[in-house]
Amino acid sequence: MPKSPAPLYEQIRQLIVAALAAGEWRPGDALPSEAALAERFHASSGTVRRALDELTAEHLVERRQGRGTFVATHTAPRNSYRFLRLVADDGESGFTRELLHCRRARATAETARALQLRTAEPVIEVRRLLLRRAEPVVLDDLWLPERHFDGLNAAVIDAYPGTLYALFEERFGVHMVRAEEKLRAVAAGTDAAALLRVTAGEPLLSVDRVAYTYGDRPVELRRGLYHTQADHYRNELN
Amino acid sequence: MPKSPAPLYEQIRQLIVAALAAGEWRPGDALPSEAALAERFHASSGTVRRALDELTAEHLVERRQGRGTFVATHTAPRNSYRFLRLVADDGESGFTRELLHCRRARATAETARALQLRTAEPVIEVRRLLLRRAEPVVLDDLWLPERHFDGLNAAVIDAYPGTLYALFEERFGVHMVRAEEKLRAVAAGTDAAALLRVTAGEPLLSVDRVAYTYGDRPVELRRGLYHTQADHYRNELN
DNA sequence: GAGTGGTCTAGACCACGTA
DNA sequence: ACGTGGTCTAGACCACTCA
Repeated sequence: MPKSPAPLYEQIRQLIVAALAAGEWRPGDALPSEAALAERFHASSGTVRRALDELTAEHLVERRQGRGTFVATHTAPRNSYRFLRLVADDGESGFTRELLHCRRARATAETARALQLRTAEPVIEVRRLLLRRAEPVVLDDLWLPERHFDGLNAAVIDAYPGTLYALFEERFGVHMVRAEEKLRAVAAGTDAAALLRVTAGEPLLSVDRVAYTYGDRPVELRRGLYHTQADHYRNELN
Repeated sequence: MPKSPAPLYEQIRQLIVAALAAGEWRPGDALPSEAALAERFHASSGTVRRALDELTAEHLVERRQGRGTFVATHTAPRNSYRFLRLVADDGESGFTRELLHCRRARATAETARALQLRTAEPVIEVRRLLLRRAEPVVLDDLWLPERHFDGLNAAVIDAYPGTLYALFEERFGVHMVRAEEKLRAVAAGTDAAALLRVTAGEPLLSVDRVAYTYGDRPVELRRGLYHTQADHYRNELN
């Protein structure tokens, strides 16, 4: 409970986020100009600018001089694999994808907790591989609440040319804003070992991710196993 | 080569960083007020404020309303283990330390490249353990250019109550600003296994870090092995 | 040329910490 | 009471994009 009311730029920031969550502007769309937003929110353009600067830092919008302010989108080429920190030791960063399955399931207690669902609520379960130069390097398992991704199936995924997050955004209106990851070193189980073409027991980097959409609502649980023989997870600390 | 000159707030930011690097204000010290800096740099206070806001975002300074602007320091309690992302699964984040050795050595080709030294230049090599509830969870190996850390030895480290980065800052005037890490899953070798009390071959999280001081100058190479049985490496993606 | 965001200024007023 | 940073405003001018 804040003692004093939030500053005006913060209130405006929250109003814009609410409008984004409500779909008033879709990813890729232009927002109104600073001056128009200033009139709408009864504030000066400097205050609106401050709100938009915060949203830019959060990667919710992108501003381009002379063009306007646009809702950030995972469909932009510069945003593909935005949340995947795995890069080859030689710098290469492209992948090919191979879908293993996509099926309906029931949320386990753990999945339900992460996604703020009730246990046994319907979810969609996806398993896929990412390969670099025909070598599998990532085995991903995803769980998605079915109520946000109704109609998602293997055919839809296979037909889509971009990343999963671009697909979620374009077809289901779910834009991923941020994510939290927990990393561990684990020994490969027999099934993962076979799929990643390593021997069972070999060390793999386990990456548990919860991804959030507007308003900090969790909408994806993902468990990745990364083969870090010739790749590494790159991180910057500030 | 920038076509147009950098904006004034950026020039001022760089001048302040240069002053920090030159030691004009030491960690924990107060910087001059906005008004004083505005006069010094012949700019408006709004422009100086913008420069200081950027430095705040980079964690180079901290601003406190009513008090002033202060040079960030690793000796502040809230900054201890600022670059260590390992947390226990139950949330606990404290450690005890155990120094294993601290000795002079010569830079290997790899160390020299990371620290921008010549091969065989003198470095100081440190090995230590971090323990949680008497259980070892981190084995760290550090390499430091001797010319920045002359006089560092086991007695100095053992006598110091704070973190290594606080020690480096207080005793050697080297403030770590940011770091880059490369993470991998590896199998424990016999020596690491013994020190971390695991069986050889067990998966460990390998964390290679290069830490930088003001002006992006690399001053520490660190290789950590994390036992991620009851701990995980926490990361936020934006 | 019109419209957009980016920079820079000057100044008012508020909130906080110290004395 | 005073000095600090935090918020908010109004407006000038510049840089870029597109028709």
